[in-house]
Amino acid sequence: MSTPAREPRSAVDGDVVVETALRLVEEHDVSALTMRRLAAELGTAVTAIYWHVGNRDALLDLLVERLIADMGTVRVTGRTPRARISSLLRAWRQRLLERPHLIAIAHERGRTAEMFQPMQAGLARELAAVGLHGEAAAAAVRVLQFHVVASVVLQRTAGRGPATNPTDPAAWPDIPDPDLVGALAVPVDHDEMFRFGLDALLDRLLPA
Amino acid sequence: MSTPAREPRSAVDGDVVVETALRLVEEHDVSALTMRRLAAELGTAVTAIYWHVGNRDALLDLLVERLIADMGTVRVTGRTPRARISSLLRAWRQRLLERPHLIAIAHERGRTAEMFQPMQAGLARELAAVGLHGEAAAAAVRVLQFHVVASVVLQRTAGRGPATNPTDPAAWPDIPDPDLVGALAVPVDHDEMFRFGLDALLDRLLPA
DNA sequence: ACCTGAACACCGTTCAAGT
DNA sequence: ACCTGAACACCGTTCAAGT
Repeated sequence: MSTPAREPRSAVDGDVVVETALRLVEEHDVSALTMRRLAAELGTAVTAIYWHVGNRDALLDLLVERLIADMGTVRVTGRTPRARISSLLRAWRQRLLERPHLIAIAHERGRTAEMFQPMQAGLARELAAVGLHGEAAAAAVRVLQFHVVASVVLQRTAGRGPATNPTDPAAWPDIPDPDLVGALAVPVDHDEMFRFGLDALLDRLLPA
Repeated sequence: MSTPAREPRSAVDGDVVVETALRLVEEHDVSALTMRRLAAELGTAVTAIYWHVGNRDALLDLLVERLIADMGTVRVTGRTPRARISSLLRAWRQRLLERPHLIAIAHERGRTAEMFQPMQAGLARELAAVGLHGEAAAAAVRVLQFHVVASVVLQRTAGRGPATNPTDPAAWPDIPDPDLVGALAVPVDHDEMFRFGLDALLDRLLPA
């Protein structure tokens, strides 16, 4: 005889709008999120969406909000501080790579900082363990976050387009080093590039 | 009595279409480049553009082509190889920052590699001077190019949006270091971040 | 060879009208 | 409080028709 705490009265509410929009974006692309397509997916008139979420712009903000809320902490492994920092950043990179379309939206709307708040907190803890505080720690957080974001953004956009177009070696009269030209023709290994840059940065940032 | 080599017979041709499109994109945004607006700017019917350049997608390709053709070499200063490499990369970063919208288009279309061909050539020359060849040189070229592109892409997208939203320090219970939180609240200095990362990478890449 | 206008299938958004 | 349909001002693109 107990009734559910809240009887839904309408067919759709703000939450299912956001969830459906999220699905459209993650499965396809931000361009797949049109008000008409969303309405079709929800089985309502287009204009019903406007009542719940305002407009498309506000809906994108809600998606970002949801993404930020989902960004919990991350498992860290390793015994030395350097290993732990490296593990932390690699895990974050991995997590971001799983939601490329959403993080692109967040990034375009200037919400990266918020999105990274948990990562910054974890990083701050590890940096404190090696004696970095205040401005020095902030600079380190920024440089490392830059590296993670850059890696993800570049890998994401490189995934689209005509296979990154590794330039025709024959059309390179300016570089008189055939081995170099040949090596540049093979596809980029983003994982390795990330690790290389990360190691270089940690060498600089962490006290010996 | 001499006639010009070629008498233009039509009001518009492919070149003025591309030039006008270029202007629209550089002055505003890629979203300002609509076929109808372009036609208005040219004083023709919308459909005339289709005769000259195909469609919007092909037009974007032509813009990228033009950008790539414009990417000549760059003045390099400094006496040590390291100083010269650093100068080269800073100059390229500067050049890219001057045309943010266009490089964004090129990047989204997977044409970054072509765009950077002259930079890669200059870089190869300098790397050869310090004894780097073949695969090692290619890896260095890639890592350094990654750093330049990343810096430009992030700075560009950070320029839009609500001032990058430096997170409210009061909402940071997770970081028990008020100086760090305060330091993270001031806006990012992209120039400094670029130089810091560049120095770290060069330390790793160049032989002592 | 070059350009036009009409038409089609899409967008986001507003608004008066319904329950 | 919640939803609808019609309407408006935009898109890119096609196509038959004009010169």
